[in-house]
Amino acid sequence: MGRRKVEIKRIEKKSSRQVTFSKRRNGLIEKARQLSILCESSIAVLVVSGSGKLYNSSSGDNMSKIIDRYEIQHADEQKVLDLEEKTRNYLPHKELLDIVQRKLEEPVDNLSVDSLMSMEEQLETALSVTRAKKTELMMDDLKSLQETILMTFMIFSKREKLLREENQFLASQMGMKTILGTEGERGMSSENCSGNKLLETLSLLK
Amino acid sequence: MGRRKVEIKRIEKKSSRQVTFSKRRNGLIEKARQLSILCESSIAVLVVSGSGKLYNSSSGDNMSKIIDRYEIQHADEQKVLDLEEKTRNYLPHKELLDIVQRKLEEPVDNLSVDSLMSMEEQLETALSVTRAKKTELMMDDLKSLQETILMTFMIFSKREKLLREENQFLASQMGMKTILGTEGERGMSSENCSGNKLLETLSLLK
DNA sequence: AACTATTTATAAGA
DNA sequence: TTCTTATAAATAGTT
Repeated sequence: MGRRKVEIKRIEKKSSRQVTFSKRRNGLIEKARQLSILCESSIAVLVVSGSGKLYNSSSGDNMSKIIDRYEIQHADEQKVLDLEEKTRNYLPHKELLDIVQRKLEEPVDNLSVDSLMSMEEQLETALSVTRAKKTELMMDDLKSLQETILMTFMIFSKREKLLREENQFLASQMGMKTILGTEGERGMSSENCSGNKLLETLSLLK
Repeated sequence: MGRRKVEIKRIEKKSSRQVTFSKRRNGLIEKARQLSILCESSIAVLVVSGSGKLYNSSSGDNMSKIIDRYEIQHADEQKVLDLEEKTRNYLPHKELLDIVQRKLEEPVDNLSVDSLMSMEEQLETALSVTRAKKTELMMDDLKSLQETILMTFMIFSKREKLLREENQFLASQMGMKTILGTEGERGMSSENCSGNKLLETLSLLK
């Protein structure tokens, strides 16, 4: 319905595509409005442009109500349809867990303090990158992260146990007590614990 | 676009309304499809008839993804609406951070393997509680978790360093090499430096 | 469900 | 971007 017939396929020229997008998007939303009124129905239209911008309209009921209606209807179905996406989301975290697992299986002397420090540094970088971003994350990400925390605790506690055991062994060979072992008096005072300041800073940021 | 112009107002005659609903609904969905293809965009159309029947179509991405996109955009509005639930979700993570903080301030010899195990157990419980929930979580929660990971690494690496130092000290006193010490030739080569991958993964988390 | 007279949407041009 | 207008497309009323 224009000067000439157009084939329904991607418009290559960006400017034309943009103009058409704007015109047809308005047309679509107007059609939705009309249908809603003419036939007493509720209609939601969600349009995500190629560049990711979202346009939406709802008529009849409000958007949330219409979406709720959809989600109720598709509660089960959705699980199946989203499977692919879920898998896609899961992979990076699975990778993370794999890495952690590999670490766990590595001989303990492969993990030097230096490499831990470097890892720490990298995590700090990752954290600041993360902070800068404003995107939100879904529940699956959360789950994976919690798993990561758990794994981290497990790895470290396992490695720490080995170190403590070696300490105890060495100490017993020398007939002395361990300094930092389970018996020691000299704990980490809060003042020489430089991590504290960072921790405070980190919690304040939240 | 028919035999005569129609006013946009509820069609009183039920049979006509039903016919129009069907025709225009199809038209609307076809328009959505075309727009999606012509302009490389993702479009969701949800139609709830007067009698409550649901019709929907999505083009480009699948319905869930488009709805997710909407819900992310409207997270702020939703935050206000869901405040109560959000608070409920947030608390456990704050608690987790608090535990970590308290641990850090503890003298190091108070941190036995047993207490780590118990912490692990607690984390497992927290994880299963979280799994049971189907709600989604926002960025703030993610940040807290990432901070928790970072903090965990820091705490452990610091404590590990102390243990290694003691090991070295003990070993040197005995004129022997450490078993698990830092001297190993098998340091973290760039190929087995999984920290890098970890970093990549974390940045991917956005 | 088809048909078609008409209205409406919109592609291309200004 | 906005307006104009020729033409394609949608659809109201009819069969």
